[in-house]
This record gives sequence, structure tokens and C-alpha cells, in this order.
Amino acid sequence: MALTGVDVSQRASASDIVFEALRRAIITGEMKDGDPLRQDAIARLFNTSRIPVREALTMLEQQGLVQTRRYKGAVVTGLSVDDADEIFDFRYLVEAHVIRAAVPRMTPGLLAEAGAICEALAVERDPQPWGDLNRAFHATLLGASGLSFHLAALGNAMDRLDRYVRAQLLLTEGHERSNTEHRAILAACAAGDADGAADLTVAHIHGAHQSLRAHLDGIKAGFGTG
Amino acid sequence: MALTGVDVSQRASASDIVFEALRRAIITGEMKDGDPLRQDAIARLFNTSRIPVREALTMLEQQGLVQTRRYKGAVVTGLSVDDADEIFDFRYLVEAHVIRAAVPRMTPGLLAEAGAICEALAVERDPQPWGDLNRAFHATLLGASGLSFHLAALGNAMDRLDRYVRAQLLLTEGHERSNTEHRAILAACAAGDADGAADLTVAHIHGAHQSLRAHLDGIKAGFGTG
DNA sequence: GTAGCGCATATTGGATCCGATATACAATAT
DNA sequence: ATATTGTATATCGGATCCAATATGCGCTAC
Repeated sequence: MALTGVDVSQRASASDIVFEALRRAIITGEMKDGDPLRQDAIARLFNTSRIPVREALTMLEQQGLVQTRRYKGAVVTGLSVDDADEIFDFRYLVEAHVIRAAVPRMTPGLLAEAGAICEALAVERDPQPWGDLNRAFHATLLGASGLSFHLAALGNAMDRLDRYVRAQLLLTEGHERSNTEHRAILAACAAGDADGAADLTVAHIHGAHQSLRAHLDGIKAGFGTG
Repeated sequence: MALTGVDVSQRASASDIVFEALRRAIITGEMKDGDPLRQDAIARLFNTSRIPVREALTMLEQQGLVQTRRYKGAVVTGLSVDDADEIFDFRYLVEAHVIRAAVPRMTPGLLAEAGAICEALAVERDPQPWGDLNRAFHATLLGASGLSFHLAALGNAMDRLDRYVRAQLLLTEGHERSNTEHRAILAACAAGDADGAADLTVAHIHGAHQSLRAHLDGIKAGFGTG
């Protein structure tokens, strides 16, 4: 029988769906720091009961995206400037390590894939899809390392920073610089220059970090102490 | 009124209690790789319903300590040798960074505290409390850094490795070497030698890593590919 | 008029119940 | 005898229900 099957047991559970939707709403900035997450409201929104919602909230709490206080509910976690600095430091350290490990393992196919994303980034104007493509670009390159533990930790770091980076990019038009840097990183990877790619990656993150800091100093306020 | 209060709203929920108990059972090796975690059985054990158990299992899954398959239940996650190598690499990288940041922030009081744990380690023969003290020693020193995100990631890395390290220590009597290395690390910290402490820490982790590899190569089997 | 108390309501945490799925075993047909 | 199918049981995911706690408002006492 020539029937292609799908593993139906891998379908997402209700908790997974709610989790992904909430996670996305938080990292894109759709939900702001301190916004409360009411179990009832979310359950109605997804046409489910509160049980899957609570499991989604516990997942988000483990990831540090929301904070829960007993009998008071969950709110979106805010980052202090110090917190953001620390997580950027983490990225400098780990992302350099991972890209170094990834470069020698990149196949032509993977480089082509990353190149395609890079091109898509260059013409994308909408901030939301741009942010998604940006993550996809880095995930593709870093993924070649096969270092799943490092990648999970980095993914969490990005999740915690993403909404601030996106908000800042939206205002400062840093897309152009980002795009040029992406091309440079990709070129180094294609050339098999692991150290170069690592340096460029660190510089790339540094740029985002500095822009964010400037932006925050500028508006002065914001950034709940979480 | 001179009455010191405690924030009663911070009492652990049932989920937290179950989570901590299961986490401990897993990281100490009390539960073996692949052991199933039956919701009913655990609920009865803690005299609660399955709801808090499920939330605990969700947390454990987020930490990578158990794996859940829909409608089939959760089992203790096993590490392949490659997985273990990767997590050790993560520790080399991050723990060196954190200890470097921690040294200049260590107070005499904190050093005294670490010293006390170090002494306790020297006379402790039981493997389980020795493992707990070992974690406490490193947590005390690293904690001085105040780098909460790094510390959380390192804690998770330790959680994933702990049972293997404990099992290996149990057989190879690596306690003595560990104790000497602890004293050296502590001395470097007390001397304010951040780079020295970092080097010694890396060497310390390296020792554990090599012992574990040797041990695994020796017994050959074990380590489900989980 | 104001500080403090008590009740009403909203919201969360946990228990119980029900439907869905997996697994093991028995029955049956070839 | 073996392979297939049906069924019984165990276990899980989710819904509903109840208890515990927080919050807001009105009332009372001074």
C-alpha cells in the first residue's frame, strides 16, 4: 500500500498549543511586561478548560517568561537592564562557542538555506516577520553544531530578549546594519572561517546590545524591574 | 510589635513539593534512566490528586529530566555519551566565566561559608550527603557572581549530569582528589585570583568528566540512548 | 471624616469525573 | 499454528466541580 502515514500520536496537546501561542505573544511583545494572564480568559479564548492553560503557564514559568504568585496569578516577566545585560553576556559567550563548532559542520545545502533566509530578510519590511526570519537565520547556522543543550539555552536567552530587541529595531531602523552583518557572517561560514564567524557573531550581538542600551537610556523609563 | 513574620503566600504548592521530590529522586540516581513515572502512583504516594503531579511532570520535562509521550506517560531521561560530553563542554565554558565574575565579589563571610562546606566535605563518607555538599560548595562560590541566568543554566546542566557523576564517584573513590581540588579553588578565590580559580574549576570539571568517561568505557554498557 | 472591620466577588489551587488512547490478551478464522 | 481481530484493562488528557485565598466595597465606630 502506497499510503504515507503521519504519526498521529505526535499531535500537539492542548497545553502545547496554548503554550506556543502565549510564548509567541510574549516574545513578540504583543503582551507587555506585567500583563496578567488570567486562566479563565485564556481558557475561553482557546475554547478549552483551565487545566491545559495552567500547564502552559507552568511551562512558561520554567522558561522564565512569566512569573506566578500563589493565588495571585501569572504576569509577563519584565527584565531589568542588569538582567538584559547578563543575558547578552551569556549570548556572547555561548553563541561564539556554538558557531565555532557549527562552521565545520555546515553543508552546502544548509548554507544555501541560510542564504535564502538572508535574502528574504533583506527585502522584508514588516517587523514581525523580519524578527521571525532573523531567528530562523541564526537558528539555521547555529543548528549545524548539533549542540542541542547549548541551543536550548540560547533559545531561552533569545526568548527573554526578543521583545526588547524587536521593539528597538522597530524604532531605530537597525535592519540595514543587521542585514549587512548577516551577509558577513554567512560569508565567513561559507569560507569555513570559524573564528571569523564567531567574531562577527559577537560583534553582531554587541550591536544589538548597544542599540538596545542606547534606546533604553534614551526613553529613560520602561523596563519594569520584574 | 517585635514579631518576625514569614511570607505565608510563598509556601510551596503541592506541585512544587512533588516536583522537588521527583527532581531529587532523579538527580541522585534513586530513579534510573527509563523508569516510568506513573501519575496515579505518584499521586497516591504524596496523598494528592494527579493534577499537581502532572504539573510537576511538566516542569521536569521543561528541565529535560523526563520525557513524555502523549498517552504513554513520562520516563526518566537518559543521556547518551555524546549528550554528556556536550553538557560537560557547556560547564567548562560557562562555569569558568561565572567563577571569574564571582571571585571579585566574594565577601569574607561567603568564603568562610564555603570553607565550612569544604571541611564538611572532607569528613563526609556517605555519597548522598557528599553529593549535596559538593553542589552546595560550588553553588556558594558561583552564587557570588549574582548572574542568575547563568546560574540557572548551570544548575540545569548539573541536574542532568549529577546522577552519573555520583554513581561514578561512588565506585572510583574520587572524593579525595575532589576534596583537594576544592581546597585549591577556595584558596584561589580567597587570594582574589579569578583566572586561577577559573583554571582550577575547569580542571576540576575536566577530572569529573574524564573519570566518568573512563568509568563508562570500563563498564561499556549502560547509558541508554534516551 | 476616617480608620478599621466584615462581607461579596473574583481568581487560583486542587479533587473528582469522563472520554480518548495504548497495551495485553483472548477468540476466531484461515 | 499463526495471524488477525475484538475486547478488557490501565493510563493519560481534559472538563467540571469544590475549596482556599485575594481583592474591593460598604458599613460601622469613634
